[in-house]
Formats: sequence, C-alpha cells, structure tokens
Amino acid sequence: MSFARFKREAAISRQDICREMLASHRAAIKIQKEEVAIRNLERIYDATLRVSNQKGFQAMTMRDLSRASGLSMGALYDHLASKEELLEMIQSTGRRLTSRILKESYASVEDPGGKLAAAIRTHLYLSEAMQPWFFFSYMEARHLGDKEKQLAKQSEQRTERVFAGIIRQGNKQGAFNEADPNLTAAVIKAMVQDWYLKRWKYAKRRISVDRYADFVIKATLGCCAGINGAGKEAGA
Amino acid sequence: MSFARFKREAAISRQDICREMLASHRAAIKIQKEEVAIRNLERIYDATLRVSNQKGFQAMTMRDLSRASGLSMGALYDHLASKEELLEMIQSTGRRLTSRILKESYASVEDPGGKLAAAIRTHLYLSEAMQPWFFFSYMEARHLGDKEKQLAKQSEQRTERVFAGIIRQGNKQGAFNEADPNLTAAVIKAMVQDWYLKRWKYAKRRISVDRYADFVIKATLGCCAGINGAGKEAGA
DNA sequence: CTAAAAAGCGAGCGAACGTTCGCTTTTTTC
DNA sequence: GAAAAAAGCGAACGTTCGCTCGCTTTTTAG
Repeated sequence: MSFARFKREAAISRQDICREMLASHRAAIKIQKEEVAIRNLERIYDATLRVSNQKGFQAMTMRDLSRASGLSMGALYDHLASKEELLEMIQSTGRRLTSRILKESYASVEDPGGKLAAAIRTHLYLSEAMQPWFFFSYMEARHLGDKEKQLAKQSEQRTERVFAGIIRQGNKQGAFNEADPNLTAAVIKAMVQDWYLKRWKYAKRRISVDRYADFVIKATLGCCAGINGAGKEAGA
Repeated sequence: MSFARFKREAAISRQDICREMLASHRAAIKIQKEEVAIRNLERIYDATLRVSNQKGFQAMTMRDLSRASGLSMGALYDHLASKEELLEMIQSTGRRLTSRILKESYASVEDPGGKLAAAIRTHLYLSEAMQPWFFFSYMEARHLGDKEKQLAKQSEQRTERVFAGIIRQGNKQGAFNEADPNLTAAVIKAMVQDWYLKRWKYAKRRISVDRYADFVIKATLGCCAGINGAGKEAGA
C-alpha cells in the first residue's frame, strides 16, 4: 500500500465532507437547495482551515472568513448559525468521517506485526490526505465547549487504544517482546501527530509520507518485535 | 539522575524567570523598583500561563488577566507595553533560559549512548519543571510576529540538531547503527513534546516523568544500538 | 414572460476589546 | 511628619468584533 493508492481508494473529497456537514447540521443552515449549500460550504470549509491554520481560529474574524471564502457576511450566516457552531461543525464532522475510515481500513489484517504496521500506515496516510483538518482539530480543540471537548479527547484515546490493543495481542501471541502496550501506543501516537503538526519541517527536508511511515513502522516493530519476528508488513 | 534531583540542582524559580524578563524589557516596564516589578511580573506570568493554557492567549482578554493576576488594568499596563509584547516577553525569555540550561547539562558526557540518554532525559526533566511555559510556547508560537516566529522555529530545529549530531557521532564511533539520524532526531523530539503537550493523559495513567524518560531512552537506544552496545546510561 | 421563492448582499447594531489617563493611595526621602 | 516619588486604580475612549436585517439579484415554477 502506498499513499498514492490510499488516496485513490479512500476518495475523501471536500464534497463528501461538506455533504456530511450539511446533513448533520441541516437545521442551522438556511439554504434550501443541497447543491448550493454544499458548494458554498466547501468554500467556507476551505477558507476556515486556510485562515485558521495560519493565525488561529480565535484570531480569524468573520470578515476574514468572508473575504477568504468570497461570500458576503450575509451569505456566510445563511450557512452557519454562529462562529462557535462553525468550529463545532468542522470538528465533529471530521471526527465522524476519520474514525469511520480508520475502522474499516485495518480490520482484515491478522498477524500482529502486519496489523500494527497497517494501523500506523493508515493513520499517517489519512492524516496526510486530510492534513489541514487534522492540524485544525488538534490546535483548536480547546476552543470547543465542554461537551465537545470531551468527545475530542475520547476520540484521541480511542486511537491509542487501537494501537495498545494490537500490541497486547502481539504480546499474548508471542510475536512481540512484552513492551508496555500503553506507553508504546502513546509514543506511536506522538510520532503520527508530529507528521501533521510539523509538516513544514518534513516538507523542507523532502521526506514523503511513505518514507516517514516506513521509518515509524520500522522503529516501532524494532522495539516490539519478539523472537519469532514481526518485521515484515502485511499487504493490508 | 532523577527528576527530583534535577529540580533541586537546576533551581529555575519563577523569580529567576521574571528577573530575566525585567532585565531584557526594562524600557517597556514603568515600575522603578526591581523588587516590586519582579513580584508583580511573577503574578502576571503565572496568570498568563494559567489562563492562556486553558483558553488560548488570543481568547484571554486583558480583563481576564487583570482578574487572574489580582492587578488592576492600570497596574497591569505599568508592567507591559501591550498584549502583543507580553507574548513576546514570555516566549523570548523562556527560550533564552531553557536553551542556556540545556546547553550546560549534557556537555560533559562522552560515550554516545550515555550522551543521547542524558540529552533526552534533560529535555524531559526541563519540560516537566517548566511545563506551563513549554505548552504555552508550543501552542502560541503562531501568534508571534514574523521575526519572533522565525526565532522560535530556529530554536526548535537547534534541539533536533543536537539529537541528530549525537547519533551521527555514535554512528561514526561504531556505537550506533542508525541509517537516518535526522528522522530519528525528529521522532525523539516528537516523543519529548508529547510529554508536555499531553500531560493530562500521562497524569491520568500515573506515569511519572522518570518512567517516561526511561521508556523513551530504551526505545531510542534499542533502535540505534550497534554491535558494541550502547544500552547502558551514563551518570550524567 | 411573470410572479414567487431562494440566494446574496453590506451598512449598521450593541457588546466587548485593548489601551489610556487623571486621580488616589502607598512608600520613600529628608 | 510633611513633601515628593512611586505604585495602583478603574471609568472612559475609539476600534473592532460577531451578528442582523431590509433590500437587491438570481433562480425556479407555471
């Protein structure tokens, strides 16, 4: 599996994201026709991530967003109830979408080493395909309301539990060498996050997501691998 | 070296930080007597990190800061020129202080394995001792002006170059067998950052900084180690 | 083609922001 | 203890914020 193939197969377009956004927030959006609403939501979604990821969501004014999206203030507010809801809308929709894709992607692999490799690779590829959202989601989580903030934390912990579960299984089967599953999962998560949080760094060094994935997988399996070896990666 | 000992020896009190802050921004601070200025700067420093790390610097109003610090709006502005300068003041002072401490701390160790372990451990211990500042520095860097933003990036890259340099040296001496020093340094940095960015996670699981340091060092050396072994840690 | 419905618009509203300044209180000096 | 200096104060200022609403333009329906 390479990133090019992942992107082709996963096919998560902005249009899909915005269709999901419209469906889950239908009441707050005044625009009647789905086609019109989605087209403009795409511009709003793009502009929000572009401006926010540069200066922060709190620092982005609705006038900034109006300019960046090409919509007037009035038209903007026909597509969202408030600035606060815009944040919640983008976060919750992205969360729902990403967790669905992740769940589907590595369920089929069986041997622990291959499963761990597939999980790491899929996380990295997905975060690459939706990098602006991942960055936004991480940096702006603390501006959410208490309830949504809790959901964001839960979502993050669920990811770690996936890694930890695979490692625990590998330990039990003797494929891994009894590394601490929780701590190992935590540092895997840290390495994955660094990819989308510090993209400029890796871009400058011309490191592709494929190469980064290879490196993280090698490092992880190097630490986990038991005597009967788990260094080879399954096809996913 | 344990964290308890590090904290005793390094002795970086808020008073030291604020004395440095006053000295480097003397012109912008209207208060004449050093003792008074430092005492109040400590309250401002504490309050800024406390409120900012919860809701973000941009979302923190000067009235929030007045309330949290116990100083009136007028008194506040006798200790800083503007909100923007307050951000720059905290960031640049912390940067100067931390880089000075880091430089001194592992220069003495010689063998590559011990040196890498000491570097990782010191970074973790320092980030633990000044956790609020490290978190603040990471999250609010993008609100800095262009010039200061550049300095913050440089400071981060310098840290990574320290790790990469030690690994390269270890490769040359045959202690390490690491094909990619730059990527390894990057993921070490990522693991260190996760400690102060996700403290709540580790606190909830009751993982001490000492245990986390042991884990990161073991994982790193496990990946790097060459034939003549570098798993043992020097006393530092 | 026309009338109704939908979408788009931007000046203007009250609230809240960062910052100031004339005044009071506290501390220092002689 | 009186005069001078320093520190502390908070109402008020101009600006900018999120958001609204009456109006115009575009699209749809008959």
